[in-house]
Amino acid sequence: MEKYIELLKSNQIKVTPQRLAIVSLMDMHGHISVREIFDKIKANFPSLSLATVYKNINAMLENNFIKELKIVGQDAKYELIKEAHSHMICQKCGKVEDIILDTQKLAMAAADKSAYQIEESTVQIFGVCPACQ
Amino acid sequence: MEKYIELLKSNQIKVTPQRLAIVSLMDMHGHISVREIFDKIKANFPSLSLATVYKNINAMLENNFIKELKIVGQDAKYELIKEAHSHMICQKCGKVEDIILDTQKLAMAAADKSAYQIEESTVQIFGVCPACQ
DNA sequence: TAGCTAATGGAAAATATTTATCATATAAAA
DNA sequence: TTTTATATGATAAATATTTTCCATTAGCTA
Repeated sequence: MEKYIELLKSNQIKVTPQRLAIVSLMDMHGHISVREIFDKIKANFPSLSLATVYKNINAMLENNFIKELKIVGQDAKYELIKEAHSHMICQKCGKVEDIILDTQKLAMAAADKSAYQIEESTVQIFGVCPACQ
Repeated sequence: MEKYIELLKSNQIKVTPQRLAIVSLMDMHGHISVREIFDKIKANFPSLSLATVYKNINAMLENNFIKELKIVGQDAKYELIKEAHSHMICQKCGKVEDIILDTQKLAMAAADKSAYQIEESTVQIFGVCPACQ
């Protein structure tokens, strides 16, 4: 829990139980939608308001320590910013998992072919997870 | 125009002026949102209804000849299904362009690391396009 | 711990998105 | 052509999403 307190403090945003709940849920769960955040936290914390979730998600996006993740067929999800990684998505159960892949060569190839000034890349791999096979 | 007629016919969906407009716009424009489709076509075709656009987008998704594309910070977009490709997205002007990249190695690496049965992958490269630099 | 500032909750309102309804029009097969 | 099944348009309605308001509560600094 201490690390979540530090995370909030280092971003100059007040430490509240609601924010700790959101941040720790994101860290545990990995990728989670506004609706899921609200429902899961509300179970243990009935006074939580959806407005609070939205306000905090927005604040965290602005402070740049979470990022939005869009996946075809799913609601927008949010995750803590951490080491660069790609996502594996199960087409059966919808699960999203992190995977570290080397995307350097891909980015270089894109730079060569395109004349874009490359900033970052997003890789999503769709398939069927071991549990669903 | 003939090729769009063929595309619709080969998918057992009736050829209507509205559908031809949608399909040809998608082909020209590459990636386009429901709202953009509606606004652009409506300019030359004032009787077009938004409901018609939705119904057709849904029918085309079901018939599997268009696909949805989600990009952080943008509305959902749709494109005709064609040769596998990745997307370059300009962070300044929002433009989306196709680019052919070799994603084979990445998919293989993902398969090795994950035990997923890989079906497909989505690669989005974000950067600044030549015109915006 | 007192005081200031910001966060929260609860509700409503504002937006946005998507679907349903149904009378009319039209594509395509006979 | 005529017929039939389907698509369209216009609107309303249903959903979904996000923001606003403001009184109350609670972090946090001094």
